Order: sequence, then structure tokens, then C-alpha cells
Amino acid sequence: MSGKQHYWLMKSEPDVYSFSRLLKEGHAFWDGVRNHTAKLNLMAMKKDDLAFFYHSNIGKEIVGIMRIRETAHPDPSDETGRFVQVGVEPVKEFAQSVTLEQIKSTPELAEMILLKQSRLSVQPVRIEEWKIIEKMGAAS
DNA sequence: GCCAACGTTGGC
DNA sequence: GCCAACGTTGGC
Repeated sequence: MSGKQHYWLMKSEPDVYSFSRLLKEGHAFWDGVRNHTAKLNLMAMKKDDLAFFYHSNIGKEIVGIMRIRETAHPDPSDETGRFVQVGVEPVKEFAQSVTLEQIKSTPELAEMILLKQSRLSVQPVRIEEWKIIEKMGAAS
């Protein structure tokens, strides 16, 4: 494999598209992003990058990990042709989901974009943050 | 190019 | 349901 692997966090309202549905379907296209910063993040993703799946609004928690299986290409749901989607597949469901509240109360995670820029739906995660959250999500 | 008005996201 | 934080649109 060439290049460095990057880590991401992607948000979805579970009543629109949930992690359990992704598990059931096996793969999906992450479409519907209509924000320029989020789009740039989608375009920066490389195959085999990993991403946390965050349930926004309902749950407010990271529920699992997915892998980028297809890099950015035009989002067919966007009539203007300006936005992109990526292909994703589930890697694993957390034994225990990591809640926004837990993240907020963990000093090492205080600089996460999730807390700093709450509206950004596709965002990078630092490797240190990734490791901490992955550990929190594993069975104890 | 500025900025007011409006729309959306997402936490509370 | 409210509202803060943004992002976008459109008049000037």
C-alpha cells in the first residue's frame, strides 16, 4: 500500500442512515454532502482510510468504524455536479459506543473538530484521538 | 465586495 | 422547540 493512511469522522442521522443499516447492506455510497469543507475532506480520502461512524441528533455517539472502499467521484444526487460521494464499508461495530458526553469529558479529546466545529459532517481525526476513541469503544 | 436576511445543522 | 454557529444568497 502506498501513501499514509488517514482517519476521519463522518456523521449521519441514524433515522436517515444508520450504522446497523450499513452493516446489513455491506457497503454504501456516502452521498448528500453539500458543504464545501466536507467536500474537500471527502476528496482527500484515500482507499483504505478509516472513519468513525457518528450518529448525530439521535444517540450523539460514535458507533463503529468503516473503511473507504472507493475514493471521491461525482455524487449523482447532486444536480449541480459540484459535490462528490465516496464508497464505504463497515469494519466493526463498537462493543460500546462512545458518546459525545464522554468525548467532551476527556481532556485529550478537547481539540476534536467534533467539539470545535459541530456542524461539519465530514472531518479529519488525529491519530492520537483515533487511538483513544478506539480503545474507549472496545469491550472492557 | 459588503452585509443583511435567510436556511441548515445539530446540541440542548 | 429553541437557538448558536455557520454557510449561502442576493441586493446594493
